[in-house]
Amino acid sequence: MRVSKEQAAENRRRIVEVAGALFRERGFNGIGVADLMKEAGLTHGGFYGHFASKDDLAAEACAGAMAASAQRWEGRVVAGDDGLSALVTAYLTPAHRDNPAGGCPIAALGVDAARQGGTARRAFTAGLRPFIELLDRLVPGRSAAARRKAALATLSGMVGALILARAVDDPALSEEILDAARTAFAAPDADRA
Amino acid sequence: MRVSKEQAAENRRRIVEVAGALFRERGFNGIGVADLMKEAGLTHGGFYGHFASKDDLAAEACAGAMAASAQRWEGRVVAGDDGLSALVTAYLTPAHRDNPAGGCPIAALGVDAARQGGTARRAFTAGLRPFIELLDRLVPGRSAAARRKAALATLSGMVGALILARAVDDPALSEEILDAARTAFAAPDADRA
DNA sequence: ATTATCTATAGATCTATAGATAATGC
DNA sequence: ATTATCTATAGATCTATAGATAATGC
Repeated sequence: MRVSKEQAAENRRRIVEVAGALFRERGFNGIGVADLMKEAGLTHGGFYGHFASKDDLAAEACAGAMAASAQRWEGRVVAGDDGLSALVTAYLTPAHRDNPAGGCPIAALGVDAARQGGTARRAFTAGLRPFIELLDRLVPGRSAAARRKAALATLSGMVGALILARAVDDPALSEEILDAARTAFAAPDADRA
Repeated sequence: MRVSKEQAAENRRRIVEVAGALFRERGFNGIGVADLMKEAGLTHGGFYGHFASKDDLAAEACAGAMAASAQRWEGRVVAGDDGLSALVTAYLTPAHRDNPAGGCPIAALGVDAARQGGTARRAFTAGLRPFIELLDRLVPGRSAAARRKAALATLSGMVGALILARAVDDPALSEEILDAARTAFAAPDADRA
């Protein structure tokens, strides 16, 4: 039953990856350790060889999902000219709305992180900073202070719109929310903040 | 042990009220029926005389919290001149951030409603419309379509900012988020949308 | 007689641990 | 010999139900 050190490391990595997806989809309290391990192709009991507790995994999965998502943001920005517009437009799509497990962990885990507290909340906070800094470099604004404010407001708007678009039952309203947020946040008036 | 019809109705109302607060604070999966009933001053078994299931209560508690919150919004707007500014400023405060149980159910339950699906999600959607319509009457904009878009973007920004301000561990960053969103959404440029 | 609530419990699921197993790595 | 994983289980908690109790409402 024992596997190599490399395979064990790979198993651990896969547990964190699977947890990142399932926590985003169902919430920290919406999935148990047994189901999570089954999804990773391992048995329940094996979990505690890798992690001290479910809370431990929550923090690590949160950190991992945030880091991976921030990297995807960087990739999108480097690619094109109008970085902000490209980023916001790619973020506020029906495809992203319909894929919480593989999508933005800020929108999927923010409320859960606040409730969870402890190391998960700390990981969320640390993981959030690169997103803010990236937006800071993209938004227009006369002063550094104005750009910082615009970055925080833009991130709030993007995350809030995605959450609302996911929550509502009415497809037309959901599309409307995405569209309104694209208009407002993709090409903001430079004088706004 | 039996109580009057009036008392039973009052007990039911209190269960919904307590559930509204505890669901907002801990999430739909973060509190059980037994603890909920204890908080309402009743025993676990009594629950199923009032509701068919926990899902049933989730939908009713969501609807109730949304309706009560929308009424508070109306009250704030009628009071002052610059309705939008007053509303946004009152929403994005440390006091509101630190009181999810008594605060905005959109920010507290939106992610949960999306995951829960079914009647809870339906109740959330129905309960959301009055907020949108209220903002529609307050935001500036040249056309009805522009105002509608501005209303949806403003609501997204408010909700997203409150969620982020709650999630982060760093008090300074949390205040910064609230401040940035107040600046961006309380007095938006009329040309924005 | 009806019924709102209570006590007690069934059966499922949850986190976490103990001890066995078997393959790796010295 | 060490250790990654497995099986099995403890003990807590979860939703939901059954049946008893006692006060209301006819």
